[in-house]
Amino acid sequence: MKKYDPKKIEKKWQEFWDKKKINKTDNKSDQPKYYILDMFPYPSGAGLHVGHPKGYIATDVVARMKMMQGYNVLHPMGWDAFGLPAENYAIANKVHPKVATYKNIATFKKQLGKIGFTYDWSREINTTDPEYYRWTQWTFLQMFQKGLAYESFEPVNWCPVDKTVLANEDLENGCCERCGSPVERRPMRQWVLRITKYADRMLNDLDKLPKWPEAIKEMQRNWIGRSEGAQIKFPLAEKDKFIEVFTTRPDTLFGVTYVVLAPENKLVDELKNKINNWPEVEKYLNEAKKKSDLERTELQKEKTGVKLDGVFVMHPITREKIPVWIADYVLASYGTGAVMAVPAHDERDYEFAKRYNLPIKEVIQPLVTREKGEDGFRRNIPVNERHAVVAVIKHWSEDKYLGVEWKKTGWKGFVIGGIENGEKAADAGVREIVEESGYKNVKFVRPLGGIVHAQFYQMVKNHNRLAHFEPALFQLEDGEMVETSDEEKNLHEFKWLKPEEFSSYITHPDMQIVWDRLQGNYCYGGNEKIDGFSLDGILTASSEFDGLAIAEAKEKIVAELEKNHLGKKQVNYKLRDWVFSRQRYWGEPIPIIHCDKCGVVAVPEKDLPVELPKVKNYEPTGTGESPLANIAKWVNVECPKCGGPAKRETNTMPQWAGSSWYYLRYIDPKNSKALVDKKLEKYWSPVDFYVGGAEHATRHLIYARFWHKFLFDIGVVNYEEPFTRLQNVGLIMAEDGRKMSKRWGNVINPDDVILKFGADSLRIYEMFMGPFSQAVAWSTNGIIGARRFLEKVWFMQEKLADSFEADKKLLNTLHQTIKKVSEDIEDMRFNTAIAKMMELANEMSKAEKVSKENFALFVQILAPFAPHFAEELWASLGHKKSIFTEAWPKFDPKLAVSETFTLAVQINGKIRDTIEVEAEISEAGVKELIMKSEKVQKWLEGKEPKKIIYVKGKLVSVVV
RNA sequence: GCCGCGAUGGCGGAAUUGGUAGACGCACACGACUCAAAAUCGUGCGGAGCAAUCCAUGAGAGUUCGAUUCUCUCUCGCGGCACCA
Repeated sequence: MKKYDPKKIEKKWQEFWDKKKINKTDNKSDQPKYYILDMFPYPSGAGLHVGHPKGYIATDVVARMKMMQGYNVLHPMGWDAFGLPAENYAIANKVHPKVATYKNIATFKKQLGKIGFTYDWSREINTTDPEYYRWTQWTFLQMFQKGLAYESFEPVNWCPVDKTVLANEDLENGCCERCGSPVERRPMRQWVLRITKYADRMLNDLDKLPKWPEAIKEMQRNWIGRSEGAQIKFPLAEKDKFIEVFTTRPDTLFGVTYVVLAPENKLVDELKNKINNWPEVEKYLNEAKKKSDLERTELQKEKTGVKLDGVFVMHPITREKIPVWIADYVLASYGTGAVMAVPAHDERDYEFAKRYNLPIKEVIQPLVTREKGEDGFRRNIPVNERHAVVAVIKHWSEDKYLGVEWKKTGWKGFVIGGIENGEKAADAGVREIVEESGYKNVKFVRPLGGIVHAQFYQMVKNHNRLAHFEPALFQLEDGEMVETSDEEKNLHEFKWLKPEEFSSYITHPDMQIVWDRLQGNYCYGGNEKIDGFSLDGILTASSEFDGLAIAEAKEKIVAELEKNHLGKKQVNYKLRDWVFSRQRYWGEPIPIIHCDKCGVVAVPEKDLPVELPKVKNYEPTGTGESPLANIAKWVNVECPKCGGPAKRETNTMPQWAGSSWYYLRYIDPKNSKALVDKKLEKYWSPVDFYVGGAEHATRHLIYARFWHKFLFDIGVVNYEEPFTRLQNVGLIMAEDGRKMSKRWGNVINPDDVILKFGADSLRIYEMFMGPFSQAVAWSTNGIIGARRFLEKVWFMQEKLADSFEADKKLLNTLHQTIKKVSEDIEDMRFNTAIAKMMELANEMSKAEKVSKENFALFVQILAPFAPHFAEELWASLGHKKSIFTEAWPKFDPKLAVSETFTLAVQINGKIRDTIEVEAEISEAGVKELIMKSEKVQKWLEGKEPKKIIYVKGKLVSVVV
């Protein structure tokens, strides 16, 4: 028996697959198609580390199984090769980025080749190839013609180190995702894609993607951040001039006590000559401008702002005068860049109002409904209304408050007492405190805000109660008490609690609101659900809208505004339009020409691609122009419209451009007439399975879905969603638990692993490490197990025998394994698939001889994981053709079921015995059998079983 | 702060309509082979106990004949978002 020598075997079979074109994908087939895709890599100078191939191995395993199952499989690979690292390398080393990029690609390709993938390299694509980016530019022009690509002059994120503009998606905590420096806000001309026009479709279509991870969809929903509300106009003194605000809470309109503009809001400048304190305002504007986004968010605890002295708006309904402020807690980029401030019902406005002593006007009284539990509000039974005082009682000498627990219900809160007709809350409080608690010398201190409503089911009286609580603070003068009735004593339990203990003592949110007021917090948002309760509100101090609940008030108030053309319903998104230009060299040139006479003109389609010219210096200019601006020969062109002198756009596209549609180009990579041929697109689309890192959830996967929907709208593709099924790969961490990085010196190169253990061991190990989507640390020890497993299978060749009746148990395991491996590969549970094959190997290697047929079946299901290894064994079994042209084994359901099983016997829920029994044993048989067991008799202690529960094929439980 | 996910031996992990917790692999210990070592093979391997047995799936409670699995509360860890009005 020759040794298992992966080095020899792997090279041999890789060459064989090449020669026999095993991996070549035909565009025509009678078989069903299966398109499985990896997120293509950025070919960095560092080469691959062992983390990169994890996802590729997984798709390769699936691809190989699907091939064997009779699918026409498309499994391509390419390069996302534009981007900053290559450019920065070029700047440092004076090498053209193209040269460095192609060198890196060669390295990557060589490394990938060693792992034995099924990639069809005749379909390789490269986003930096002019024949590829011709179509990236072409799509941009289509967007431009549809008004989806436009020039904007708004302030944008500027990275001072990389000297380029960045999209929101390129930021991490207000810092450049690449270099980590804080970004500045700079008003600059730039190209922007109107992705917000697709926001609703992108949001709604997430529901059509059942095979995407729920977490990713949720991230996208949050990123899109749809919110429904109203746009409301607050008239300025000047006729037909307004401050327009966006709000999700038009119901709080009567609570507006001031209006705030973002410092960047253009109105500030327009109002300049009306502002009496301009120097002060200007100073604030300058300070705000200097602050980076990071500083702005870091300083979020302390809100700042300046009043625009002399400027007022009119309330759109009451016509009252309302002061106007500027403050940088209002974002210029969201909504209208202005808000109506309602300090009584918005945390941020509340904070600001407190700091600057602005009026706080309550217009929503809390309404707490108990939804769950015994005191849950019952629908359709009568409601009984009642006024009551909620008495917060302070200790006579210590800093403690009196907590009350209702013994029957477990409610914890304050002393509550009914207010009789004509009685004042203060008097009712004093009376109730004495009655309930016995404390005799009570003094009313002050009310704690307005009414809090609560609805719940009153168990004792058997009706719904709508309570109108009037919270108030009382103080005991001393500890003197009167005797309370026995009845009262049995109702409550009293406890003196420190303020910090009180919050967790309280069981109901209505009482929490009262407690918060004592702490000085009078802000109430409402419209929430918290476990078992729903928080709503009832309008007050809102003229004819008084008494309405929040939802109804929103409708009615917006309707009222609409009558006067001062407001309308409005939907806003957190998602911003996609800032699409970069002031750098190594990207697709934006195919636009600027003509003095004709303005912004599209490069005619026949002139595409607009190729990147050679430059001497790749250094970014820092002026907002790319290095391309310095090449007069390239920049100066004739206007395609009028023939006059014109200049090319010098900004380039972001790295995300090319990756937004690359999966389409694999279908038809060499087409010079179209982005993709329609027939081929129809055959291969959509991508059936897409595997890659979760870090792309709100970038690549948002952009690609947008790009695809646009291509759908212009008829290039025939499906609305590009990726039917999505799966995330978990990172492979270094052995020290950190990320693999040059910086830490903990990078493991797959080449070294392959040299020592072989590619098949690497493949098996990476699939065996743990659940596929979970991050795991690399373990060099761990890979030994994979190699040992292969060795074990290898040496089984020594005991192969021709047909004979194999052991039933072994056959049983074999067919169970075929079943499990097939299912597990489909569901990306590679680790358990391999574990099961290891069990099979352990069992088989213990047998004296193994039949060739059974061994062949094993080799076939192992083949997707260890393809070179399997081919070698397959050939030594006497086969001439590749194992991957063979049909995937089917398990025999009869053989997959065993004849006996181990019956577990429980007595009172604890396992007391196990008995090996026939699979088809009857329930009566089981009961009879277990009574014979000594152990059962011992635990029964002579008693009769109360109940016997039999779970077929598993266990029997005896209750004594 | 908000949203999502997770916590099981020395380690990676397994266990789905709630039914024998720790499959499989690594590490470790002992034995066989060997002059010796490596490799390989065999045995053991959650904790306590001589044993019967008891305890154990982040902590606490609940439902159940039976809970790693379901419900509630809490702690810790990871990921995302973060003044979005």
